[in-house]
Amino acid sequence: MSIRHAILGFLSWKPFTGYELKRLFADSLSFHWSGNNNQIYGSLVELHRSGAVSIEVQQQEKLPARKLYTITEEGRAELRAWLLSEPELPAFRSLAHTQLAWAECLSDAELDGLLASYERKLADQAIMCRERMRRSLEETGEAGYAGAGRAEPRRNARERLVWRSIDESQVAFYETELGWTKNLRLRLKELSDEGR
Amino acid sequence: MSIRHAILGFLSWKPFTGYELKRLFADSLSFHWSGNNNQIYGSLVELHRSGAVSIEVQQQEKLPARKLYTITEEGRAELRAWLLSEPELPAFRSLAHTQLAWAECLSDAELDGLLASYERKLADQAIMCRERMRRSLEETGEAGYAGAGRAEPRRNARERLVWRSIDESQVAFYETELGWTKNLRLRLKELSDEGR
DNA sequence: CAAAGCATGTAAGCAGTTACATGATTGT
DNA sequence: ACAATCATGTAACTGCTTACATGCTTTG
Repeated sequence: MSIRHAILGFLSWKPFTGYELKRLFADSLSFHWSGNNNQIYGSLVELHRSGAVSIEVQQQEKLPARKLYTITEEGRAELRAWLLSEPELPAFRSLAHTQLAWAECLSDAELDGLLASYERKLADQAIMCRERMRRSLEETGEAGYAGAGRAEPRRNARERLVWRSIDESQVAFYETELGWTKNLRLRLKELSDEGR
Repeated sequence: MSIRHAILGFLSWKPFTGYELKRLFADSLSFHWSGNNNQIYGSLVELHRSGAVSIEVQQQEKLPARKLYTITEEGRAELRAWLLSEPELPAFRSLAHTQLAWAECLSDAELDGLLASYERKLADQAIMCRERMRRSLEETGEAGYAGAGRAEPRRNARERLVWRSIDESQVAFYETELGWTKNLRLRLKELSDEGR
């Protein structure tokens, strides 16, 4: 579970419950985990079993007990070790590219329809990301940019720069792919005009 | 299994054995499947069970029997239906970004080391991709560009354009991320120089 | 003689997903 | 009255991965 390290990361800020962690993942732009229950609650059990976190159970009158997880020294050591480990190559996957690859089975119009549909999705996504970033900036003010969806105040300029860059690279990704799609449509159109 | 459709795609060119399909996936730049046995052979069994492919067993004297898979009309219909279905958003995942997100646990030097290591990996990967594309061009000649690692001759200008664009977007992805990394290193350096 | 290629397959496991299950509280 | 928020957890599944298992042939 690679989400294990991301959870330790959040807990390095301050203690959280599973529910809160779930929110943090769901609200974030750049963490690719959906924050589903199985992963969060399962990882927390595992983290506790291996001594990376401690639990404080807070009984509540009517609601289920909150379990507040706090990172331990072992947990911090594990997090640091991971941060210092060799980074992996990033991955770019587009099933739409795979569809495109077999475009010979489609007519010019059908192929352009597929691309148009991809283009629309990308444009929507790019706008949504930009909007979320904008709102995040508004909430906290430029100097306090926390990263889209993450409410914890960033502690210094270095961290703000890093989080902001990460979010920007995410938006840039969609925008680059959008540009690529537009360009391909254009070039395909030129080609079919030539052939006439 | 989304690889199912990619296999149908290859079989739409001509019949292949499992072994050959495995090669096609392993050699390709832009298909993200590793082409491991379990997936290929498993999918082929499944495709046959559902009537999308037919099998011709060719006994060989010393080697194990070759099973040559041919796409059926049902298979072609399934492929076309998938090609016309709504494309999904592409995905960009970088665990390195997650490492970066918790950079507060690292010193300036350690953070720069992480970025330097990421940068090197990306540069190597970009060079490797470019090289593979170049070799693929050499083999087949500009006009016949088949897509890196895929030996089937492309049938017309439209398909060549699409395949080439797909490979280029893959390389551009690594190069964009490389540029992003360099830029972030630079901006972090400026920041730490300011603070002095 | 070792490595790579040809050719099939299986076992075990990891990471991630959706959907289900329960149930009180607060806001529209 | 309905939806959203708080709060925990489980079941079943998909997609993909590495490694194992067998065994012959060709190339360096």
